[in-house]
Amino acid sequence: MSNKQERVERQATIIDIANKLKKDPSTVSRALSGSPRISDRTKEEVARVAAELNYIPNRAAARLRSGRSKVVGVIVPRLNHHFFSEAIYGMEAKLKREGYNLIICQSNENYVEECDAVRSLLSSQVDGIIISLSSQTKNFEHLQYVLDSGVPLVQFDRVTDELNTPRIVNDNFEGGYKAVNHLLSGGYRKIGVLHGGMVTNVYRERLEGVHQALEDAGIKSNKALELEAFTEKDGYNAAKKLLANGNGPDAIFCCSDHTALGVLEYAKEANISVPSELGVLGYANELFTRVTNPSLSTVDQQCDKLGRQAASVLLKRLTFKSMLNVEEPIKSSLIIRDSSVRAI
Amino acid sequence: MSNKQERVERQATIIDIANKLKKDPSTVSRALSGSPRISDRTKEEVARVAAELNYIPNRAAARLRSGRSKVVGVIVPRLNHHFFSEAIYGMEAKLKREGYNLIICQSNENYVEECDAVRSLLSSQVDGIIISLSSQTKNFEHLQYVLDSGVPLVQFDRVTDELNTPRIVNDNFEGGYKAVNHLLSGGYRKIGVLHGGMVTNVYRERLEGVHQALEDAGIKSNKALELEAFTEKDGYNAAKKLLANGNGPDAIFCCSDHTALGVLEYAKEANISVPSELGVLGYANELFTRVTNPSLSTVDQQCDKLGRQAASVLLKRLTFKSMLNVEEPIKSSLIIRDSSVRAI
DNA sequence: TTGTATGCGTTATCAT
DNA sequence: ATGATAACGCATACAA
Repeated sequence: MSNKQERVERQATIIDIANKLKKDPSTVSRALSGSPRISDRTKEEVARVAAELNYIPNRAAARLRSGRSKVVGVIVPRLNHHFFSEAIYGMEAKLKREGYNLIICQSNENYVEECDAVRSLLSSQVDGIIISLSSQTKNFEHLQYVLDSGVPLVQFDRVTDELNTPRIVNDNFEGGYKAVNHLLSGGYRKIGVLHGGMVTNVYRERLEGVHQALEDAGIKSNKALELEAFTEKDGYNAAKKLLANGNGPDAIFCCSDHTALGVLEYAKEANISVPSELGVLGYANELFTRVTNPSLSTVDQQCDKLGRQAASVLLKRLTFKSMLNVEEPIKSSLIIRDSSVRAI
Repeated sequence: MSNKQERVERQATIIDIANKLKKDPSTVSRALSGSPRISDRTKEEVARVAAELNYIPNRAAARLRSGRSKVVGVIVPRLNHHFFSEAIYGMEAKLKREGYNLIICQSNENYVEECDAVRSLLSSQVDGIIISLSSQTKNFEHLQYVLDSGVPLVQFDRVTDELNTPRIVNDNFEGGYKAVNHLLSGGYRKIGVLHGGMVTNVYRERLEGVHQALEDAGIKSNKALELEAFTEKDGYNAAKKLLANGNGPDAIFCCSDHTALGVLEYAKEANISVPSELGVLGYANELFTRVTNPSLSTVDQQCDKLGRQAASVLLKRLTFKSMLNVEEPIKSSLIIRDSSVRAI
């Protein structure tokens, strides 16, 4: 237990450095920012004294004067979802190298909290904002306001095209397409779909991919086999509904791994053997999919790459004022495990 | 695609509000902060105009003047670990209600990056810092410096007692104790231990709990049954080493769920039946533990509660300057699933 | 109850 | 190549 006297020392400022060197604060400021108008000798001296005094620049002051804070705000629906924490991981890695910090907020899938987060980030004087929309968000004034204020905004994953911003997204259509295509080529014919509704872009696009895959295979999509299901419990119930009468699908594609988990649970309970009687496919490559029994085939979204790319696009805006909005969707890859491959 | 003209409007300031009301900015400032010296009428007017102008306070300016930024910094080893993202979830929930934002940094289990993060947070003028130490951190000057600068610091989970700060931790000793005790009372006798070394407090304490449980049961702990293993791969290899000669333990307690996963994998491969031939116990209640085959018994750490409590203690320091350092460890609870319970 | 004056630490614009 | 000065937006000590 340290009983060291807690001398609360004031943080050193450029003025302290200037006094010590008998120079002007503005000279020190220029030296620290590497201005070409300062002699190398002075720069070295300033650097030396700065290190001596353990000088740490005051970003609040810099922001106030220059308008740049070197802080980026991030808003996600939930922090404790693998997808988002991994995406943020990617962003942080990318932004840190450029000297930026991240302020992270969660909307809890709630429109009002999302608005609060926006205000809060603007209040903190962030240089830019990266957002993935809450599932409740249908009005975008709060985000248009961000743009109107001149703060660069980048959307990722859950996005709207009602805002003129870059959008970093997965190729969800392709993901849905490839998934169902895989089931079909494995001999499954009657494909059930547990989808996430038509509101959120990612779910809508996956479903469209599913339909396209069916169409391309000459199979008419059957609304009776499509149910909305988000959670594990939803998945369980939906599977029950689809499979209970003995005339159900021979495979189920789920728009989330959690839903797929519910399907696996019901199948086990109902003694429906996976994959021989029922193929199951999830979405997102959650950590647990590798260890379910049977292991769950799923679609990997490269979430950290998504995060890196979102950060990268924002950085371009911050440094070059680039206004390019065109970003290729990030490819998803099918991960084939046991739940979707029948023994031959 | 919105083609709306992007008029970049300056953010409204208290001066704008003051001008509109023909009052002084200081009056507006006081009204907004609810000073008792301002009439209710003025407060209402100010609030109305502030809303009209969509006034958002400038925290950079407030910080510069008052020393308070309403931003808290958090440093964790890795963001994409269930334990930490869940803990941060708890912190954010708690701090948001008091008007605080979170700046989140990761040290990547690296001492130098941890030092960088500290500097970066101080540079961002955070009001306080919550940290969980990187596994490489053995020197604490960077954190002592935080304290010396008068910035409140709270440690959680991975902590050192060389710093005079509050420490919010799990009762890891109890966790290890209860886990092994459970194995013993289930009839397992020869307990293998895959631990995390003696450096990090959490692993050391779990191991101490293990030893105490063995001692209380009159069993002499056997160093030959104790190996260090962090990752899934480590777990696999360690299990192989312990079990290959046929004279291994009849149960293995792992200091992490990932390690336990490796053990399960090896057992399956070696046709060792879990739990009948080998009991397995993990630690942390990772999401996947529920769905392994067999499902994995583990120790739940209430990570979000840990996060809330860390935030709560920091808040006390920030608002009341409270210096109480005494916090009860948070109890862990054993979650008994299939991997540690023999059929009767 | 409200107004006036000042300064937080930095940087941009002058000037020298 | 460097110095002097002002200003960013806000909060506070002091006046009135």
